[in-house]
Amino acid sequence: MPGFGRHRRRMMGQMEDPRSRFFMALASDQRIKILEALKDGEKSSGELISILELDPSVVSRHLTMLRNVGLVSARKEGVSLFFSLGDTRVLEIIDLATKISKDWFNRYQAYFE
Amino acid sequence: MPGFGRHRRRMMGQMEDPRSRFFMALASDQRIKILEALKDGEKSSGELISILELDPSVVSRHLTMLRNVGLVSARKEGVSLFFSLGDTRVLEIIDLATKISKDWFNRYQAYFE
DNA sequence: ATATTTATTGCACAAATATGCAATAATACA
DNA sequence: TGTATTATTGCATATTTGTGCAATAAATAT
Repeated sequence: MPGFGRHRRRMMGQMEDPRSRFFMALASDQRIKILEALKDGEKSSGELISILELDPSVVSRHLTMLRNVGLVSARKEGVSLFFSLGDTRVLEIIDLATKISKDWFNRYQAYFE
Repeated sequence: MPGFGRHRRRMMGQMEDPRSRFFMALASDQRIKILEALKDGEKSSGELISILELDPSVVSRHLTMLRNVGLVSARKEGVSLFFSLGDTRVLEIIDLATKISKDWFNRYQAYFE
């Protein structure tokens, strides 16, 4: 009975490291779109729903996820919410990720030229 | 038949943006452990398997995912592989993520003091 | 009080991910 | 040759995430 035994199947990746959750919040086209939309300043839920073209409940959940890791903050005004970046350092992270991805693509692409 | 009334059910998050894949590669305790282990220099698969305490096949898949986004590079020596960081800028990203998470936790924690 | 508008939650289902085991491939060595 | 070691792939299964619809909550206006 090698490893962990027949019935001791291991659980999935635990996400105990807060940074895993942090990166998970960024691992989504939709959530990156939200953050890039907020670069230009505060946006209402309605505007974000129009940008993403998703059900309001889905956008609400994406925003909750971003708020849970401190990437987005919200301001209440009547029934409505207005969102903005919770930490602008995320823009540096996205910028670095863009550069690394671009450089990697260029190196990779070179094999086909 | 809920979900098929008028609109076709939407597919899951698309991951068309290469940066989503990039962040997905970072969204894992195990893969962050790998990257932090490689900070100190090249490591063999065996060493990484010992660190993660996972099946060799699982570690191989984590490494493949990191290689696919350019975060890890590999050197072959006989039957063995030796891995190192593919782009050290990832250390800046992890450092920023650590700081943002830490600051957010401190602000959040303040509500309970 | 009722109606309206906006946000969230409960639920079901589709899709993606993580893991382990077994089988296979690839390389080195006796 | 054949054997041993390491890496990857194929498959099954558990877990997690993404999505939409319906119901509910919360705040405002009439």
